[in-house]
Amino acid sequence: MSRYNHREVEPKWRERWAAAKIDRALSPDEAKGKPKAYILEMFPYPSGRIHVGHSRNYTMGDVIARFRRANGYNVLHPMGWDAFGLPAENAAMERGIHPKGWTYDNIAAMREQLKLLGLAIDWSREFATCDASYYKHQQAMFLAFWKKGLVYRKKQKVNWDPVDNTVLANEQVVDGKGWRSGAPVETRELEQWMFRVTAYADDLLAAIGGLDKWPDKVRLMQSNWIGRSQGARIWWDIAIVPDQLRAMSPPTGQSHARDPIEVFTTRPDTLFGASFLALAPDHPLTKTIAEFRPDVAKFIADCATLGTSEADIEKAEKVGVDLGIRVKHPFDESWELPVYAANFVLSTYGSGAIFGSPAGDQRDLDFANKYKLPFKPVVLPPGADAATHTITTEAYVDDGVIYNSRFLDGLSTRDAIARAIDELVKLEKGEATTQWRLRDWGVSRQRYWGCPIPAVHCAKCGVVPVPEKDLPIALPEDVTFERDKPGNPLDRHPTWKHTKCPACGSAAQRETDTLDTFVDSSWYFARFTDAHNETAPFDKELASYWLPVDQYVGGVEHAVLHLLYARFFTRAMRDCGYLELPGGEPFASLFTQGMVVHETYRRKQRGLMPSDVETVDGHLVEKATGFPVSTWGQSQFSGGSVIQAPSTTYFVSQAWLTPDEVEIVDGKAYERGKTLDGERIPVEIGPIEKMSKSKKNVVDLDAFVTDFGADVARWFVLSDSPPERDVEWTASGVKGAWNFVQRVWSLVDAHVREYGPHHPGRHRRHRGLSLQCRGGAFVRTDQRHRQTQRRGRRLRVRARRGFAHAQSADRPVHAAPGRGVLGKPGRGRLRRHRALAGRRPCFGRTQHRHTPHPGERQEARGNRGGQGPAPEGRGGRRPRPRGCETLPRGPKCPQDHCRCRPDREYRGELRC
RNA sequence: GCGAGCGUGGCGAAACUGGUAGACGCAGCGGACUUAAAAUCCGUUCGCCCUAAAGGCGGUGCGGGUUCAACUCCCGCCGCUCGCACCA
Repeated sequence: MSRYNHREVEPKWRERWAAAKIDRALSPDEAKGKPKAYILEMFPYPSGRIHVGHSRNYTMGDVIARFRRANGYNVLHPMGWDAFGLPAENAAMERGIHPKGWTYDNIAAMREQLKLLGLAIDWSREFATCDASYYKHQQAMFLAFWKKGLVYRKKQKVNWDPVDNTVLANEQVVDGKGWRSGAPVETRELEQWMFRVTAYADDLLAAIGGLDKWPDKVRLMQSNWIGRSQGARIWWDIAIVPDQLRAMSPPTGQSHARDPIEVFTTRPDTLFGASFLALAPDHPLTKTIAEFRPDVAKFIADCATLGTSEADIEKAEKVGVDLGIRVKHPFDESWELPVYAANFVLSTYGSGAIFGSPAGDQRDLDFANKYKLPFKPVVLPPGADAATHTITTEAYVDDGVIYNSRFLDGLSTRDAIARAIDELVKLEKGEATTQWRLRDWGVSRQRYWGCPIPAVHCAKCGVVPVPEKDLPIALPEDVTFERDKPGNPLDRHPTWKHTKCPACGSAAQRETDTLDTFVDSSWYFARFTDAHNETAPFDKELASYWLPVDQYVGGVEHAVLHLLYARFFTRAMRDCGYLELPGGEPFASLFTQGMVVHETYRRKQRGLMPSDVETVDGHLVEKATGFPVSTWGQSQFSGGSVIQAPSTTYFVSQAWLTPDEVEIVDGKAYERGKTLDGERIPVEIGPIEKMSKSKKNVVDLDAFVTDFGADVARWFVLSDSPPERDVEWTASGVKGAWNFVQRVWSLVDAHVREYGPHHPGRHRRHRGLSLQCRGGAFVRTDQRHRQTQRRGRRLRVRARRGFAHAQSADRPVHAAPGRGVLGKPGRGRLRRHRALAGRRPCFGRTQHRHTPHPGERQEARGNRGGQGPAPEGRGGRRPRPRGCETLPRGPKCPQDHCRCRPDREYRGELRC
């Protein structure tokens, strides 16, 4: 019997598949009515090399793509590269190479690695987002969006790293500090390019309801992110104003300093419980007042320095400052309320101002208690007594009956909201409105390695779009990256940014900001439908044929941003005439897969004697092991006193080790092949984490495929855990996958030896598995496999979303190795058989308390004796006493003490 | 703080509408084959007690409840993971 030799078999089939171009997606004409299936995994960033952790994502998509094709679909399964981004610039800075070279080198290496995995990918459609042939169309689309009013410029607060001189994304700010420079991040107001995502807020939210093949979790996260709240906008007239303000010019956005203050609320029913107004620290009116009130100015400054880090917000006390303004209550001209600036009011939500209704909101209550502001409860909880109900330190935020509220008294919360809004409209003091948490998308990045924004700044004409015929605006390649010259290399390029104004022809400057790389990934799935189109981003017909993506596979980390942006883009593209896509949804079905995780290994820090250290090639290393050695300065101080003699301290510093550098003996980790004084050197085993370069807990794909083959890698990452959960890469797991692959080979090999390669209809049994040769492929035909399939179907019905949905035909959801096929009966099954044979009561340990149904007892007795084969009882289908063999579940039998369950479509007729 | 999810052997896990908990796989253990190892094959694997053979008891994070019957439903805790985070 032969053994499976992946080194022979895998290259052979890779070559055959490539030569036969079996992975090529057919054009709609060629497809001749075949249904289409667009299978896509989130495309990778070319960071370097592929490790086995990456492979899970692509293998899942691959399985679905192959399955679809085998079922007669016209499959599109492409691959590309999300190739713009910061790491390329960092690599350039650290190693003095060009981002372009670094990126394309990585792409070449990773492409070869992916090919080793034997993925069924249509490589003819490959592209990278940093190809000018790609971003040229992106620039054209940007112009189209601009024309359509979906692009605009706005001064916006940004995270600014004062050391690197660049804007940082929110994710790049860690504990209020720049992730790379470590410098405290400042907020700056910068003119930013914006995408008007909010134009589609309503649709983006409503359409989530139709995404029934998306995980609930992702749908929920998107809903929360869009964050719709309904309520009212209320204008509060100013009653008293400080004299200084009277004389000043009006704040931004207002025609007059005494214009009413606009407030957003979801609870206009609590208006009669109002006790103050509060403005955000950076509300225009607060800023205006700060000009003559030093205490307010200081308050604003304090809020700006604090506040950013999340832990701070948790601890921060609610503080504020009285602005000296009084406003009139909309329902009562004579009722005046104070106006504060308060640190807990967000300038970015609503109008940046609130009215405080302390009894109904915890924050307002904390604030009112701190500043001794009077308030009264206006919502009576169900069952509470109006005479005794009081609020002291805990607000009542739920619904109830309104009281203490004049014309709203006695109404429910719901009715009172409607009534209050009616009244506000009548008085012209307010109106119903919808507020969104979603904000427009700032896409400017002060970076080199990104798509240039096709705009020109002209002194006379202002900001002018670049004419479409001048596209692409290509990135210049002769740029410098130096640590000591921070900022955007495009900005300091000697010639690139100087140009002529397309409108008036006078000297002008190019926009040097580039687009956020999320823009690149917001339409790549559409480009794959027509990847080499030179005149348009893609052909409208082709895109309409292929889109939406039938199955999208990727990590949850993109649950909000990427997926939301892509949903925005398809709508914007549709409205700009690029594409027809009913519903506007790019991804019909989404699956978020689990990560591949691995133990981490850490070399511990260890002090050394000077005699243990030597210098090799100018680097200090430990003599015995060759480990790099670090030093500490000449002395150490503690509280001003020298605690250590001034001498150099040598030590081996803490370092992450790759699994290759570690050997495991009896559950303990040691440095592989290294000893110190004849002893193995212990290594600390760290937490199990997602495979990543930084923690070095990666298993390189090349080496693994050489040793074990792609099949083992693919089988392992799919079978060890359910696809949506993390899978831990372990030696024993690899061994299991290896054994399984060998078993399948030996079975098929034996079959082929006996019958030859093509013997349709022939069966062969092996370890409980039977195979049938059908049309050159082997199909499992054994009974147990069919049960597994049934189970898969049940699981699909239950898990109505996600991966289960992807495999809408007959496949087990959880591809456990040999599930139900290669094994042998366990004890549970034997026990079950014994029970069925009547040697053991059916209901186990509960039988002594069990009151049997009349028909049941007879049947159990009749079964006694243990003769003959047991009925097929595997797979959880419980044997049931004959008398009740109609459906055991469903509505309860109305007859007293009967434990049977009538048919689900119960028609008033008992079956027992 | 709010929201979502989860908690079952040495490990990955299964258990449908409440109906024999631990299917299936991995690792392990015992055996066969072998000079030996690997591979393969056979057996075994939740814990405890008992037995000649049977068998019995306990067990799904903890404490209650509903039910003839609870991993499953309800109430209250504990723990973990993820998301949002002063959103008015």
